[in-house]
Amino acid sequence: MEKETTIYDIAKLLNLSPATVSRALNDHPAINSNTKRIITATATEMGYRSNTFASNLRRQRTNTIGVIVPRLNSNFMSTVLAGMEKVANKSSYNLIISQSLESVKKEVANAKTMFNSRVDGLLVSVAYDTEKTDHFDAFTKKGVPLLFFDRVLDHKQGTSIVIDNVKAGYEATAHLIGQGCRRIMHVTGSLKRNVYIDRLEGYRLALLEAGLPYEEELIRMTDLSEEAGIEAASHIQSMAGRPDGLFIANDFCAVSCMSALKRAGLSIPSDIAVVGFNNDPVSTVIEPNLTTIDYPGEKMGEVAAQSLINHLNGTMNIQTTNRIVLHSELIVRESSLKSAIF
Amino acid sequence: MEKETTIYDIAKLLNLSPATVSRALNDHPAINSNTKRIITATATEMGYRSNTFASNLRRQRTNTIGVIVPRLNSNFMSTVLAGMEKVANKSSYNLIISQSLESVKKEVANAKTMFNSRVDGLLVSVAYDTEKTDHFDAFTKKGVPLLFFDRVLDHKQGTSIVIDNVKAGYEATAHLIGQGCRRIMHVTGSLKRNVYIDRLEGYRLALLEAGLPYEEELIRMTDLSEEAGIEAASHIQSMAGRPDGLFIANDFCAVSCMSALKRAGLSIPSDIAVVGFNNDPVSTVIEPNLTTIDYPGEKMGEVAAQSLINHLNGTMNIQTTNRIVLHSELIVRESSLKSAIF
DNA sequence: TTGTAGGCGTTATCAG
DNA sequence: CTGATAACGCCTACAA
Repeated sequence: MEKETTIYDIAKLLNLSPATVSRALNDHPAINSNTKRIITATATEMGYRSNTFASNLRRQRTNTIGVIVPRLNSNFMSTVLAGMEKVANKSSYNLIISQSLESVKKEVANAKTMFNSRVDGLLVSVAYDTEKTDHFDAFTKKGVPLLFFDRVLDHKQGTSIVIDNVKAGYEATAHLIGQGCRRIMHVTGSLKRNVYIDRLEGYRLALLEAGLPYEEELIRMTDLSEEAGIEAASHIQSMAGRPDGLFIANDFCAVSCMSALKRAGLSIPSDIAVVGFNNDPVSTVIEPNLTTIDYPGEKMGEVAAQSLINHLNGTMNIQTTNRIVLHSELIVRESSLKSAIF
Repeated sequence: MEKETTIYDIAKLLNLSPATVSRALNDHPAINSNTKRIITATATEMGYRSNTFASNLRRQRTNTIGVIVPRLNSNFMSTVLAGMEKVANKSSYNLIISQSLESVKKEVANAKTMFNSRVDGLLVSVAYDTEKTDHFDAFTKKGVPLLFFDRVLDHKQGTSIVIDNVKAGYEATAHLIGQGCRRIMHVTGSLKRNVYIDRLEGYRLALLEAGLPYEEELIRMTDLSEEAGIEAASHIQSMAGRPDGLFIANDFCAVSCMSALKRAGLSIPSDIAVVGFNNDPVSTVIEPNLTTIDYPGEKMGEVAAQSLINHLNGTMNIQTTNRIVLHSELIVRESSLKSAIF
């Protein structure tokens, strides 16, 4: 375990002052380009690596971005994170990632940790049951930029990156109606979350436009888990007026529901047409392939990280833009095609 | 943007020395418990948060663990990461995560960044084509513990966490043989990686034991992507002596291959029995459900992180244990059951 | 273009 | 049990 070389060591060796070395290493304009060359050369030769803490301590910034997500291990989220990592890495920012596991309590704890780690900025997608935004106030109070993505909150100072969930929900439902469905069930998540309430709103609008009634009993709030899909399926079987269309706000749940319906002898789409959400890889594995909304996860991660970084570098002000909407799209597959026009 | 409170502010207010405040805040045993109480109370009241950099600078450690993975957005990896995050969070370590995107070049760059970030330890699963281990030498030279998981390297000082891939490969193959398969094709990844070469070895052993010939033409090295599965399927159809069994080293690839085979009119398992690897959620979506090897991703992440942390805390020495093997298990489903004994 | 000097906030050592 | 003091390594006024 050798000792670390510091700018002092380099300075001593070259008979220069540490200040000059520091400046040279940071490519300061006021340093003779020749001295610069010599300094950087000996620096690498001596195996010098800049001490981030000393630098951070001095500069009061960390080059670190905090990320809080509900879960790491969902296809969507890991794709988002992949996008963020790409961008952050390119701009030499580090990512500190933590998961709330869908619990506000843990989200609050995570926020606190991030705060103490003094992240330069924070990217958040909130948990299932988060309602208040207090735990993020500390950040805005200290001027740490806050950016919500996908599951966003109405925070006075937070910018958000989303897709148009109303439109997506509308398209999904309108498509089912276009296929002749008249009783469409909607399986969704917590209506505290924009993503779900907005999709529901889109659903409602589509029904309204088509002159179809909005019935409470056709709306199921669940946690959109695998089990929820199975339960939804058995509920459907027990219903008096069985729905002929099904719009589930998450592919993974939709797929488990479809499997259960098929096991129960229903045929898709003829008995019941199904549309999911996310364009998860499983949607092309299930048979019939699942119609869904394509959701730009990686792009969302990239945009979120890039916006934050631009803001931090002063290239762009996030506080002025307070909402960025990404494009999403209905992808029609067999699970919803009643009219067999291929 | 208010000014930060420091231990000096607290000290001044309470007429104590900063040293005492520091000790109290760190729960030092030699401090009067009453003084401690008062100090912590006013600290929270003043909105004090410890400055990690100052602390790190002083202590020469970061409480940060670096993680380098091939990709963030695979079901397996994100599950591993979820496990790591849980453990790290509990022990108040931060995780800095980066992905190599299966390229050595990026892996080297990531390692460098991690090194400069002065992570306390490093968890690595190597890229598709990594061969040399030089880029990790800097860590061991500085005494930074290095732990490989899943895709490991033979590094003199690195500990590794794996499953017994030989055994798993053996079981998968032996199971197919037990179902009456006599020509078993094996689709695998880069043989530079322990996970794939070991599974191949297991495959070989099972054939050997059953007195079946090992044929080069039945081995396909691919990148195990979705496309690779489709190509494998079309290759199978073009073969003179069509295989009656198929062992694919990755569920995702296996599933796409199965779909393609089915589209081509082959029936599974009667024409060809299939076994995958990973127990990915898709394995229970595809029809018939895919027989696979259950692979403890979350556990692997937990064990990896915990071992590293224990080592860092001096609770356990990683250098002495240089290999931890987790349990894996064959899960039999319909894709491989030729004999219909359910 | 380069050097001097002070401080960022903590903690470890030594002394009381 | 508490205090004084000196680092940790870097950056930046200010001075030369």
